[in-house]
Amino acid sequence: MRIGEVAERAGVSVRALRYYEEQGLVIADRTPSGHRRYPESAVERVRFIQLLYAAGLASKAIRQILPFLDTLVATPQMTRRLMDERARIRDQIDALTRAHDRLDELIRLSAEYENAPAACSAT
Amino acid sequence: MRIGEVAERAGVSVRALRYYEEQGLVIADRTPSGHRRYPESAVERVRFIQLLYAAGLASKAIRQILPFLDTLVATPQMTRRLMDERARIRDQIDALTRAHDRLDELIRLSAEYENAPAACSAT
DNA sequence: CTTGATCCTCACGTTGACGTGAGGTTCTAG
DNA sequence: CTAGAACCTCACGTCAACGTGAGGATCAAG
Repeated sequence: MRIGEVAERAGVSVRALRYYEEQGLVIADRTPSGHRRYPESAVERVRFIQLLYAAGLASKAIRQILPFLDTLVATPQMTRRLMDERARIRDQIDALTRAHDRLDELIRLSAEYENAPAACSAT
Repeated sequence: MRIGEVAERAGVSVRALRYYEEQGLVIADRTPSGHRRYPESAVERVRFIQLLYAAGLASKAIRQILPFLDTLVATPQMTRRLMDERARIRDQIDALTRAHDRLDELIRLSAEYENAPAACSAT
């Protein structure tokens, strides 16, 4: 599979795939002329990488987690990394929830204002 | 109130406060000699800014929202911005939740491995 | 055999929220 | 009155995940 097809099917740019390789997240064979060749599994792997990037993991953290996907052999470091990141994500969800609730309040207030522009202080 | 105290009480760096001023998020008086003077309310304001930054809002978005806090007068642009950001945050929470659940699976698998290292494939 | 699509490797540019000196002034406590 | 803490303004550095050409090789089709 060529890089363009992987990119399209995984929903990322060609440049991103080259970057992932540079970071050691995806390994690609090469044709004699130097073009990258990917296995089918690369598509799912890249989607998983995107999932983790979207959750704010750094490439370093992803690099520490990915080998587990391949081997299903977990070192203590991997397990700890997994749990650390899960905790970080939980914290992040909490922070986002707080912000969401706060924006909700403000939106209610602004709706109130729009329904009674001239008597806003009377509500 | 001087900048150092605001920084400590709001839990941010002095540099961050100067940056917020540069971005038009916090206004500070000046003493004749040029030192910044903040009102008490600055502490809460800065905490709110931090809440929004933590939720991934850009300073531009925060700048469009903050006037509402002061005046309680919402322009349609403010309301739209509030709702856009709320939606963005909801999406982000969803993405984080997906990643969290996925990590959960992996952690369960890795725990399984650690409990039966030699018979991992037999589980 | 040629042409247009796809691929390659540098390598610099981007964006945001600050960090980090440099070099100098002002405040405060003793 | 003096030392050290706190403040000031530049202004360049950082980090991450790519974007964006430049300049050139390779591939698939007619």
